[in-house]
Amino acid sequence: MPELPEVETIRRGVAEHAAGRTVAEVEVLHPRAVRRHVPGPRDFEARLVGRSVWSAQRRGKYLWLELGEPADTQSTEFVGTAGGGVPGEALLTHLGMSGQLKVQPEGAPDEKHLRVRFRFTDGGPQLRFVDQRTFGGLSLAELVDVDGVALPTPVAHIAPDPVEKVFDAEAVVARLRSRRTGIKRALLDQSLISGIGNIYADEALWRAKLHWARPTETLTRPAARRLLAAVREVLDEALAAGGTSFDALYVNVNGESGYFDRSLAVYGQAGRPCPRCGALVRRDSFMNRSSYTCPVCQPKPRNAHY
DNA sequence: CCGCTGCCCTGCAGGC
DNA sequence: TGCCTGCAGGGCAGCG
Repeated sequence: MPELPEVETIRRGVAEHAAGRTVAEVEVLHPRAVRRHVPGPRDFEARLVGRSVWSAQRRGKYLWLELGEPADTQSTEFVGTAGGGVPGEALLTHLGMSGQLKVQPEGAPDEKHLRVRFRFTDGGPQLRFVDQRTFGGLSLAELVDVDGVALPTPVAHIAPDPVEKVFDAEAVVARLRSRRTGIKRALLDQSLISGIGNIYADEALWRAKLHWARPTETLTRPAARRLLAAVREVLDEALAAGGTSFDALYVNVNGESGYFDRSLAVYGQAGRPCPRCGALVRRDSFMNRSSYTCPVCQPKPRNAHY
């Protein structure tokens, strides 16, 4: 799935292409894409028409567009995000495993897995939600204040991600060490720290020289800090490269691929040499998915926690 | 409360 | 060629 760097790349594109525009028409082509919008597809379509897009926001892997009130569409003045007080409404997006948000000119052929189309009053490019596996989806959600940050209700339980100002590394270190589970399971827990998925978990663990099954309670404070620093580092580097894409499924709003896959040390590199020591990268099955490690740099702990 | 399993979907690669 | 299995970057309900 798109992880934080890929979602942030998309967010920037959507902010550039959609902010300040007003929705003219919405077409839900597959009801499952809006299954989290309880009132249903027709309500989803109807309630978005006439709404203006104020901004594109993100926490972890969730992306949302702050919407203006229907009455605001008369105003030509672009209004930024309302810093405090007035709660608003947002178009919430999660890309799941295979979701894409694309900006496409009117007349571009429909993608095979086009699920939702947005047209705007300016007649310019459409915004399209394309999703092969339909694990992702869109919904309308109220914004609520959580520790000074306006979040859509379904995102209220998601922890800050490592690139947010409100991210508190020491608090995460403490919570991490109080868990009784494997370190990778904890890294993937979006209510502890958000934005990390299978790729960047493996890459950060490799950088920190930690095995995925290392019990969280045995992590020293400095080791936990090093791990979070490695997470931040790998996310920053991937973001600078425009994200990771192995194939056409992971692209920015213009359909362009990121290049971070060229920098992956272990993820997907089974049988190839560890860039640090040359030992052959191994693949383990874990949580019904894969984990990649260097057998020398990341030895399996004696008290491994699966 | 916490940790963990199973499941939601489609498509593709690889084995037979 | 086809059929089958396993796998893919996620998250959530529901269980103990």
